[in-house]
Amino acid sequence: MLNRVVLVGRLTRDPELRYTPNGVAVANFTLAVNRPFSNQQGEREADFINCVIWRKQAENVANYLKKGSLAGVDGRIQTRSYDNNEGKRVFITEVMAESVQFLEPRGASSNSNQGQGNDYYGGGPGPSGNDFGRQQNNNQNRSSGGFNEDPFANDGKPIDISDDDLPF
Amino acid sequence: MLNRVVLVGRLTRDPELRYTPNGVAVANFTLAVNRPFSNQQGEREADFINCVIWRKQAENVANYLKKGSLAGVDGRIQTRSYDNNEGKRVFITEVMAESVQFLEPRGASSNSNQGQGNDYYGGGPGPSGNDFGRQQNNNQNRSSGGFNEDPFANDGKPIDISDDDLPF
Amino acid sequence: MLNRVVLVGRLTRDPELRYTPNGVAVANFTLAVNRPFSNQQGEREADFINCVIWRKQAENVANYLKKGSLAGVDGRIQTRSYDNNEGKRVFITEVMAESVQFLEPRGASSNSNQGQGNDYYGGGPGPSGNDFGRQQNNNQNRSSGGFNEDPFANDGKPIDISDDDLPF
Amino acid sequence: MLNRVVLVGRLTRDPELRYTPNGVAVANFTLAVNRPFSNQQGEREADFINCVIWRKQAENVANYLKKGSLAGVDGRIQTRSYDNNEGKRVFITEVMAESVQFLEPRGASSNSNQGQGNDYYGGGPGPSGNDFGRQQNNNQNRSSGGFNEDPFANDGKPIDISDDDLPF
DNA sequence: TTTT
DNA sequence: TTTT
Repeated sequence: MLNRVVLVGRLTRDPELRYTPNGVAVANFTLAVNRPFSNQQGEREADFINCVIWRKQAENVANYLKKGSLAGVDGRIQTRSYDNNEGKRVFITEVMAESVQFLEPRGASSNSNQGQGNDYYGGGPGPSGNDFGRQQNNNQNRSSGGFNEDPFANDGKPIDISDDDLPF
Repeated sequence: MLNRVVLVGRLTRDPELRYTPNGVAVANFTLAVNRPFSNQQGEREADFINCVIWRKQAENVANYLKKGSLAGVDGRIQTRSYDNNEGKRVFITEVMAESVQFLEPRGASSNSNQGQGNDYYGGGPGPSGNDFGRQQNNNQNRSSGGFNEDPFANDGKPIDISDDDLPF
Repeated sequence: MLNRVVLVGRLTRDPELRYTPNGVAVANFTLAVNRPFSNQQGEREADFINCVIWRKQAENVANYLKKGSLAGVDGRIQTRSYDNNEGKRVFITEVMAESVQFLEPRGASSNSNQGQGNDYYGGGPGPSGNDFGRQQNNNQNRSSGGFNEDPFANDGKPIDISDDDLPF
Repeated sequence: MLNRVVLVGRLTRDPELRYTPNGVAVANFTLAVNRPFSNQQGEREADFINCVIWRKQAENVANYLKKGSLAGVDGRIQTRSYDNNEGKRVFITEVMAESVQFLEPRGASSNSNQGQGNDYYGGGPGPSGNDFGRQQNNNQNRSSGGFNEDPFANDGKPIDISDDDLPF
C-alpha cells in the first residue's frame, strides 16, 4: 500500500553505523526538519525524525554525513515495537530511508573536529566506488547511558538488531 | 523544510474525535498500511501509523470513516513529547494529516454495528455541507484502561490536548 | 536527486500494453485526478496525468485495471522528447510508476463490456501468481486516428518504443 | 484526490516572473533533476520539470533563485492545454509548487553575471519581509524566438496567462 | 497490540 | 533532549 515519505533536514548528531551478525550494515540518524510555520509563541519549531538505512547506503551515510549535514530522504514510514528492560512494550515509528541525498556543498559544515570531510554529490544518493575502508561506528562516544529512553540508543541492547530487522 | 507523507491504508479502529477547550476539533486515527514485501517468514506485515487531523476535516473523518475504512492521507510527520505518569519523557512520532481522502466506495464495509453508513467521495477529501449535528466522540467506549502506553489513548489525560497543540 | 510523485485517480481509458523488441512489457495509462478545489466558475476540475509502467507490473495493470478503475501510483516524473512527423520536437512529461495499487474493491466498476473482472488487492500492488496468459494490448481499437495530439497514441510510431526507453 | 510531488533539483535558467492583469505574481522555472540511475550508455541523465508558483512565493523565487540554484519543491502535478498558433491543441504537464525551499547556502553559485546574490533560508520556503522592490521579469532576454517549442516561453502569448489560471 |  |  502507498507509504511514502520525503524529508529534507539536518542531522542532529553523527549517524550511528552498526552491523547485523550477518554483516549487513545499518545506520540510524535523526533529521531535524524545521516547520514552515511558527507556534503560538512566534517561534519556529522543528520535528526530529528518526531514520534508518541499510546496506551500502548505510555506509555512505556514515562516511559522508555528520551532525549538522543537510540531507534529503526518500523512504517509507515503518513501525515496530520491542519490550524494554521494564517489560513494557515500546512502539517505534521511524522512516526507512530508501535513498538519501547529500545536500551539503563540497566542504560545507566541515568545521568538524573529525577531519573527515563530507562531500556533496548532487548527482545521486552518494558516492560510487569510494570505499574508505572505515565503516565502523563513528559515534562510539554515545554509549553507556544509564537510561534507555531513546530507542535509537543501542547501548544496552545489541541484541535488538538482527538480520530479522531487514525489511526486505 | 520539506516534510511530506502520503499514505493509503485502513483504519485499525474508529477515529477518536475530541475538542480543545476552545472548541477546535481534532481526530486521531491509526492507519494499517500493508508492506509491499514479505518478511523472512514469508508473511506480509503492516505498519500502524498514528495520524492526527484538525478542525472541520477532523469531524468529517469521525463521521465518515470507521474501523476498516480505506483512506488516503497527505500530510507531514510531526514529533512531540510529553512526560508520562511515571515522570518519564515519551517521544511521539505521528502524521499530521493535511487532507484525508475517503477511498471506500458507497456502502462498503458498512457491515458496521452502528448503522452509520460511510460514503465515498472520490472528488475530494470529504463531504461539504453535510453536517450531521453529531461530532462528539464516537468512540466513548474505548476508555478506562488502567495503563497508558498508547499516547493516543485519551482516557486519563484530557489535559494533554490543548489549543497549543494546534500546529498552525 | 529527489523526485517523487504519489497519485490517486481513475483511469481515463483502458491501459495500453505494448512490448519492446526485446519482449519487455510497458503499459501506458492516464489518471484523472480530481482537484481538491473549485475553479472560478465553481466547478471541480481534474488533472489528466500520463503514466508509464514497465515489466511485470505493466502486465498486471493491463490485466486488472480498466477505464474508470481507481488506482494509486508511486513513482517519479520523467521527461523526454521526440521529433513528431512534422519534424517538430515534442516534449513529454509523464509519471514513471514504480508501483501501482489497485484501489477498486472486488467486482467494482465491472460493468464492463469485456467480461474481464478486475480484482482488488488491498494487500499489495497487484496479483501474485495469477497469470491470465493474455497480456496483449487490450486496447487495439484505439488506433488509426489521423491526428497525433496525444503523445500516448502509439498508432503511427511503433518505432518510438525501444528498449532504450527502459529507464533502468 | 491525492496528487503530491516532491522534487530537488537545479534551475535550468533564471525564473521568469510575470503578473496577471489583476496584479497576481506568477513565476515559472524548470528544475533539472538528476536521475539516480544510468542509461544504457552509462550516462546519468536528468529530467527537466517545469514548475509554476503563484503570489508572494513567486516573487521570492524570482528574487532568490537563479540559473543553477539548488531548490526543493513540494506541490502537485497540473495539466492544462491551449491552442497554439497553428490551431493545434498542446497539452502541458507541470508542477504547481505549493512551497519552494532554497537549498543553496549563502553566497553559493553566486558566480553570476548579475550581481544578485541569492541567500539561503534553511528555516523555510523563503524570506519574509525582504522586498527588493524589483519583481519584474528578470529574464527579458529570453524572448523573440521564432519557434514555440517550450510551452513556458511566454513570448508570443501574453494572453495565455490570466487570473483564471489561478488554481485556487 | 491494531486493518483487509 | 536534538539541526541551521
